[in-house]
Amino acid sequence: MTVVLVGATAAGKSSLAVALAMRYAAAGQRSEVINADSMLLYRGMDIGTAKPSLAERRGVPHHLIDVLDVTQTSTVADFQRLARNAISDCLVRNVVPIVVGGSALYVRAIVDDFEFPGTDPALRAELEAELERVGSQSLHHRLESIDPVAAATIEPGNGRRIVRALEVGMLTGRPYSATLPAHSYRLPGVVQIGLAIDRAELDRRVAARVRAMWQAGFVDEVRRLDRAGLRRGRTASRALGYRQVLDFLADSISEAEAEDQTILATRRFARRQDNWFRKDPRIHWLPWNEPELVDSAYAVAGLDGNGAMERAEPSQRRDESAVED
RNA sequence: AGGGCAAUAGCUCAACUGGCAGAGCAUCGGUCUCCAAAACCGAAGGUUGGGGGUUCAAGUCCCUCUUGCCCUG
Repeated sequence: MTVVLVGATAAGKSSLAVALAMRYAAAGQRSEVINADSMLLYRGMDIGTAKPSLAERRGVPHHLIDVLDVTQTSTVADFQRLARNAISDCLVRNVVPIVVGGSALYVRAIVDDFEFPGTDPALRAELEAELERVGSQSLHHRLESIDPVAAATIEPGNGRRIVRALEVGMLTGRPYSATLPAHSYRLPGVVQIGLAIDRAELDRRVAARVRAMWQAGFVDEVRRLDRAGLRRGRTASRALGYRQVLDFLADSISEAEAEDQTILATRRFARRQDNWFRKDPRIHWLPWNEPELVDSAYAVAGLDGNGAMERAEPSQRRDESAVED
């Protein structure tokens, strides 16, 4: 049995995960949390990522948090390996893994049949330099001649994906498959639970959260990380809020602008997450503010008091749960 | 009170001497197999502050009112 908690940022996944783990504990079943959130991997990125504190974790072991330095580049493939190992490790110890994530690609990379073709840093660097030099249109033409199928699905403006497609083609000699795999679990007993939250409420929560981050000393945190090389970090420097505060520290925008832009960027991100999760028909949606949320999640997760599998309740239609409030 | 300047999309602003009202951001929708809190694509959005006038034609010129800013008292 593997439980996966998904949903937009600020919907309350982290606290539900801990509450669910406590609920398992009360039933005599051990469980541990596995992070599937790209930015929680980084040490020192605490306030801006709303990383659950040790107190908030309430003794429940959390995996894949604070495993990277901000200067290190995180990739889905690396994460996939780490996360799958962590899950197998839990299962071997008879511990229920509770995967909690807002990075949809990361979640799918661990629960579905994803195989990432390899990468070659030198080749990648070369292609990126070329992208810089000749532009994405020109690289896209090249992709058309090598791999017309991939070129047809990747837009000419998306330099990043074009570079990757060329890299895979040159490295493996095989066409780059630019389509996502089917929605089918590679492990038995996976249950995905989504926290449904309507946009108006989500927007309010995002704004409140960002303001609270500023109150909590977020700018100082970024200043500290800047000295530790955050600006050089390929992945970490792009994180919501961190990027904006780095701009402020470089004097290109004001602090107030950094705060406002962080709120806006987080909203847009939440919508993209929504978009991505909504398409996965396997997710059982629960309203974020349901009074007995933990019990519902526990029931959906399918483990009753005797440790027997229960049939999960039919997922609520998203729109229905969204209009409540 | 007098003089000057401004008013155009939700916001910030474009539109050469009168000639089809546009862009960035926000909003909405979409794409996604190694940077994914990334990268990218599309759509909608307007009685140009109100009213009148000149003109084949007015965001643009004239009159007037309203609102805001600046200067002088």
